[in-house]
Amino acid sequence: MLNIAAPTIASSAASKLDRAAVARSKADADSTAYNVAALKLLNDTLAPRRRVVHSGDVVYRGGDRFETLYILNSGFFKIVNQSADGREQVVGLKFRGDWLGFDGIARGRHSCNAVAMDTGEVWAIRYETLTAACAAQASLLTLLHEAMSREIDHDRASLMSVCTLPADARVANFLRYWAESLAQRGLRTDHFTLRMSRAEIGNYLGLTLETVSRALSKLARENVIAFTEKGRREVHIPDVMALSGFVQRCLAPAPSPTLQ
Amino acid sequence: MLNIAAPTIASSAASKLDRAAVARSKADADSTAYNVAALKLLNDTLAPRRRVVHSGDVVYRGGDRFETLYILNSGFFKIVNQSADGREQVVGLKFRGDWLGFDGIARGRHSCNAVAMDTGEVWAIRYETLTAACAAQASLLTLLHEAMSREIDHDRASLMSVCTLPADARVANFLRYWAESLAQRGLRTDHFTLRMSRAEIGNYLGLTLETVSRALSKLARENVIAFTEKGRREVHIPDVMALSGFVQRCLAPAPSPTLQ
DNA sequence: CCCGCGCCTTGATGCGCATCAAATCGGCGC
DNA sequence: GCGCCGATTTGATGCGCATCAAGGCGCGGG
Repeated sequence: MLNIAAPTIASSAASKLDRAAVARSKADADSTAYNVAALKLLNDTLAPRRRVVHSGDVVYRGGDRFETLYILNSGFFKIVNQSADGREQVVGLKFRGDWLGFDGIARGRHSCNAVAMDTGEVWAIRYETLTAACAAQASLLTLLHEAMSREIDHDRASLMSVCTLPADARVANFLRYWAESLAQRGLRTDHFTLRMSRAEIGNYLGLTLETVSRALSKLARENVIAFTEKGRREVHIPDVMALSGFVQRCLAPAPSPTLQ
Repeated sequence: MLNIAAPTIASSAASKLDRAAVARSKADADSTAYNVAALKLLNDTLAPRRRVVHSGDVVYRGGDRFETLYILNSGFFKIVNQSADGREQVVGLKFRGDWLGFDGIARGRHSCNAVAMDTGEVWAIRYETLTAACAAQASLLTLLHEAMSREIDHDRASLMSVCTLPADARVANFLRYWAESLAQRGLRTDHFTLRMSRAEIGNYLGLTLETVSRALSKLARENVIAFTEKGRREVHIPDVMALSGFVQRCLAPAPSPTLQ
């Protein structure tokens, strides 16, 4: 179902078109912040090896020896966990400025696949190099730890969402998370394109694609979101707060019609 | 439902009984390994402040300012997330040698509660002190990163369990995880006591207490586990592998009676 | 010893979401 | 433009687990 396309481990021949795409998405976000400062610092102090990726490329996969961490400079990734018995699940999404590969540190091997969902650029930093640099430069260490901590925080939030929210609310919360991620990177949140199929979203949220589709339809019916004429992956979100409101409404089934 | 008891932030007057309990659980595990070496290293290099805790004590809670990390030298903790709208969930369990508090690094505030489930001892290490020490001693840095990485790994595994396993399998998998955690610390896994109520287990697994109870009954009926005469929290597990087998059976509903 | 009170078990019922099944839409190659 | 194909939507049905309800068990206090 989730297509883990064959990787192009050899650095892809970056075409002019690639470079244009990469440059464009960089320009989009450079103005505002989030962890752009972090990117600059890493770029300046470590001179990471750059690699252009395309949708479907796998930067690392479960079982691979862990040697390097990656920072996503542009594009969009999904992190996919595979169990021995064949179950597989999207356990994380990565946007610009996010790190990839923390899962490998503990066991010396990666425990999941990092799959590009779009053209983009990752910076590779050897873990050894990084730790050596951290000893000399405390700001690097802070950067790294904050990123790992954020990941732990978010993973727990995901778990909580899956365990405590009904299907509709999970989808709404997912859109809120996506919009928030864009906002933190200085991108517009009122109109964006989902880069995942209904099946992938459902997999990430522990739902089936049909349920995701129904939830999106419901959100559109209640005017919390709208689909543009361009396609069903183009989402218009007039008010991000309305998504939170929708989640709350899902949790309080009886709005107590007593007066008011 | 989950009782977040009032904390005793002031260091509790450690009674003789406390000390005995702490010493006992230490002795249990010192022989074999897992991260006992880590504990020793931390103890030697950082001289952490020790604190005895009792069941119900809260070492930190969501919203508290983050300043120190903790290492669990003995006892057992649950990590509880609370959302603004009142939902709350157990998002992690901590055993001897585990760290507590990584969630706070990113935002400078903790995002969940760390609640003791048993008498034990935590070692407090100021984050500043730790990072300073890491600059000088690479082995400390490795220790820290491996612990964070392990946490990320495990959080993702939890998410996957909740999203892809039916109720019975989730409970079996939970027991397997618990037994594995004990094994890694050199404790016996064939017979142990669950330190959580059915409600807490259910909360952690995204199930109700009734469903957990039914799942445990089923496991006992199929002789994968057994309850001792001492109470329904005392579990006997003749064969840990059988738990994995049970999980597999839940996933393959049709054992294909075609021959053999 | 008995009572009250958590905690747990077990049964009955209902609902939310998975599953199964079409039908429509949109994109792409010819 | 036409036809194929994957993605999406929408409807019908069934199952798994939540919910509701009723004891049973163990334990501490009077």
